[in-house]
Amino acid sequence: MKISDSIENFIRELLEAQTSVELKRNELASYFNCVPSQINYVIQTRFTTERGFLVESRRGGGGYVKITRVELENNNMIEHILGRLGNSVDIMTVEAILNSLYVNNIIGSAEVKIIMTACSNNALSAIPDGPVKNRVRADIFKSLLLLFV
Amino acid sequence: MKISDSIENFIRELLEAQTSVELKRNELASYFNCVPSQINYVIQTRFTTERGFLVESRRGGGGYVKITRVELENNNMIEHILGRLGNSVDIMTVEAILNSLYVNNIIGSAEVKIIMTACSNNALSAIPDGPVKNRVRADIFKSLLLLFV
DNA sequence: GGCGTAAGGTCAAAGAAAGTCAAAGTCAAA
DNA sequence: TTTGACTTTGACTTTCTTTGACCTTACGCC
Repeated sequence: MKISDSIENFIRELLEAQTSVELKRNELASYFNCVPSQINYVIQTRFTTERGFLVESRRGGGGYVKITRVELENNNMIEHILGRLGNSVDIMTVEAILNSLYVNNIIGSAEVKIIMTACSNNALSAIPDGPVKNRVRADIFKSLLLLFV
Repeated sequence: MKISDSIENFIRELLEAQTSVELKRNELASYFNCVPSQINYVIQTRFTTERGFLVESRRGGGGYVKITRVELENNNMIEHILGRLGNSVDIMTVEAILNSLYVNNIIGSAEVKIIMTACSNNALSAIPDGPVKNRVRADIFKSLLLLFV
């Protein structure tokens, strides 16, 4: 019921061992019993620049999809993230970014929790559905990240 | 007994064993033979931050509603504040409350800074002036205070 | 070069869940 | 008997996922 999440995890695990992976879109799709375009969906929603990934690909015979985890020097990792962030962000992206800050020991679990909470849909529930919500989320997120630079 | 009360009890019982539960809104609704939105009603009226609960959810395929319980200890100053706070608060009140929590050694200066930042007019500048801004501020403030109980 | 085939890419529709809002119902207290 | 707080309901909305038809690009061979 959440194939996309499984695919995401699968790729993330591959990326733990190496800094970049080369995938065959069709093979991966048939491994997960889904249509190939679902792989694109996962890549577009989960392996974005904002979250610190770089994607390259090639069509035709011998084609591939290559996903690279962008390595940053720890010192200005937050600055890099702030630079990549647009003025709108969804909660899943916030979560993914916080997770990567956490595994890199840039911020602790208490801080992750605080920032997640401040950015959560629940905390922002009084804002009517629409683009404003993700703008406010981005503002809060960026303001808080700035405290950790 | 009212259906809403039964649903509340059901969830409370689940939360006795664990500190958080993940529900399927539609499943729960059909289990109680009610419309799905009644689940929202129960959550909005019974599992509030004032009462020590945090709620997260996700829509779409594989969606869920997750409720987390925070232990409220009696005589806790934060609990008292949560009980007093309305659903709207201005930044000066936030500041005053944080100050009194700080001088009473309930939270540290780093936390004060984080909470102030998350509640600041700057972080909320995308919300047009009006009642919504102070409601959002209150929601964020209460959610964050809950983390320090 | 032109063609066949083997990739991957795009986009929009359909499906799956949860959220919102306001009308209608209940019921006790004034 | 009216009022008002609380509850129930359901039509409509928003968000996220899955699927499939069609498009583009790259090889390799003739």
